[in-house]
Amino acid sequence: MTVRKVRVRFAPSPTGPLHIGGVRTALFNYLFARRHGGDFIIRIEDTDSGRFVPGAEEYIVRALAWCNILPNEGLTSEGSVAEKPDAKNPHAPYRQSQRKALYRKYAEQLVESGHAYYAFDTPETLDALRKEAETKKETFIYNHAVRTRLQTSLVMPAGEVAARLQQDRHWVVRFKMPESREVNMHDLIRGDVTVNTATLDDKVLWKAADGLPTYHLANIVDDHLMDISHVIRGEEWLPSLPLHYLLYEAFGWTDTQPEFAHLPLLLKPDGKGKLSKRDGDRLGFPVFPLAWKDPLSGDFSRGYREDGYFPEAFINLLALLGWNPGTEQELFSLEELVNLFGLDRVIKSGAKFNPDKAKWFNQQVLRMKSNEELARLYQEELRERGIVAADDYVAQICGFIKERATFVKDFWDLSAYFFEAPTSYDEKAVRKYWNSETLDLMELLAATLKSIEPFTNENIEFAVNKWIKENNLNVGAVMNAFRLCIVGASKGPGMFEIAALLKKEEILRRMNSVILKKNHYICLLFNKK
RNA sequence: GGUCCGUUCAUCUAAGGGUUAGGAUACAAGAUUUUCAUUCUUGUCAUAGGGGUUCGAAUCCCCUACGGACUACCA
Repeated sequence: MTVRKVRVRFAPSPTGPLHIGGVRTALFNYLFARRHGGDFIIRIEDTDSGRFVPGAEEYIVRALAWCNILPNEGLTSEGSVAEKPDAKNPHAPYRQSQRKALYRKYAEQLVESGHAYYAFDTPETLDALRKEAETKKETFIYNHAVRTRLQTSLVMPAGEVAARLQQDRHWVVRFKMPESREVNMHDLIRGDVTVNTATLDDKVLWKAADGLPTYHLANIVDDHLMDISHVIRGEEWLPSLPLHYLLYEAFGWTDTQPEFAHLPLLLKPDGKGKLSKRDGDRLGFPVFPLAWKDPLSGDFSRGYREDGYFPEAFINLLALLGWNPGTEQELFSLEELVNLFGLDRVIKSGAKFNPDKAKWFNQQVLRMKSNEELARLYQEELRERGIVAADDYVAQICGFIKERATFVKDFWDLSAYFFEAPTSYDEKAVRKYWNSETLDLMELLAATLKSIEPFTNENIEFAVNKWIKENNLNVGAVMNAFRLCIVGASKGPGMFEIAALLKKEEILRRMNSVILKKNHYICLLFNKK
């Protein structure tokens, strides 16, 4: 085996936002490159001018940057791309539209070597042929059986071909697929695959109408020119692998032909088929890393980032869709993934996407974050709510609630009472923990609390427990009612911790508001009973 | 229709011929707790079907079924 530098590329088409399947493909390429000390390149395959969507390219780069999937060549995370080759970008440009001039000669090279030919059929002619075949319940295939009957350079006199190339703006270069040949291919994930060319068609490689190549030509030419060593892409490309093999052969590039790995598809969580944008809307989970507003239709799609996912969690769950390290470890940092990743452990079968597990990953990542980091994130929301709070106060709160949350956006519901006195009280909890004697009990508790100095977690715990014991009270009855006064609901961390953090003055204020007003509980209690 | 790829609990998956088929999510029950959550324990649940090969098959081969991708002058 010759030692060849690993160079992989992620080559999206800017026809819309990148969905999670695309992100996973990018991730696997990235991990593979870094695992082998190679290059990870982003190349934009924008050879279909008709499907160009403004903002899509920028979206792709931003989405990958959010995931920390950073290319070391090609489109950078800043979104800029070299127009000409330089030291950092030796294979520039990286947008196929900017490489336009380059492809024609490769197409013509194939015509000259007899591997391709010019075809002059109009789209109308082809449509008519397709319809005709359809009525006969057949499938129209543009191949050896029909190409000699159509308008091609294969059957025209050289002079006419030259003339048509001059006048006609709609000719194309088609690959001359061998009539019947076994093509033996190798896939790093699927092993050996053999296909007979008899079932394949003469694919268009280059179009005169816009002067651009189709995917197949551009892809092979650029992978060759960019010295790509491994092509890691979605399974939907497997059927065109024979064509790609044949193209490498026709160009005489088989010695540097990259190795191929076709990744399994991401499927719908329910039912059948591959995951699509609509599934997210239908089942209530994002299929895109970042939210996206379609500039043409105005349609809005939510994103993982906006839904509150951490990029680490998002990457973690994607990595485990179709790959595993063979151990029972499920939580990984990006660096750990880099060290463990290998194509040999990529699964062959498609994976149904499971939104439930996505939440679990986020929960795990969230609780591994430091209180300070969470506080910084939570402060953003607090500011929006017009709440000013000290960082260390918020950090302590984060410490109390982080095991109860899945997202930072859950924090407010879990901790609003640290910032505002409750204005309503959970009905069920009142019914369960409040009775006609509770009010008197709370008055006594308030008196006990008032005498505690300093008002620390330990002191409160000691004093309250002592008071409970001396008066032979029921711990649950006292604590749950106390919680109701302070929190307004039956939830949250230990009451002594809450009390210490909220400080004596605020605790007494909340208790007094209940004791003096009496209304909330009394009404609820007696009306509902 | 044709070609190719695939098929282990509901879901993600482990098990490179010999295990009571393992883990995780979800779900359920119990324990712990001043509440909620956490945590812990436990439970339900799978080799698509049929043939071979073999002492022995989830694993190798064949057939069937099912699923998926592709079948554009899209990528």
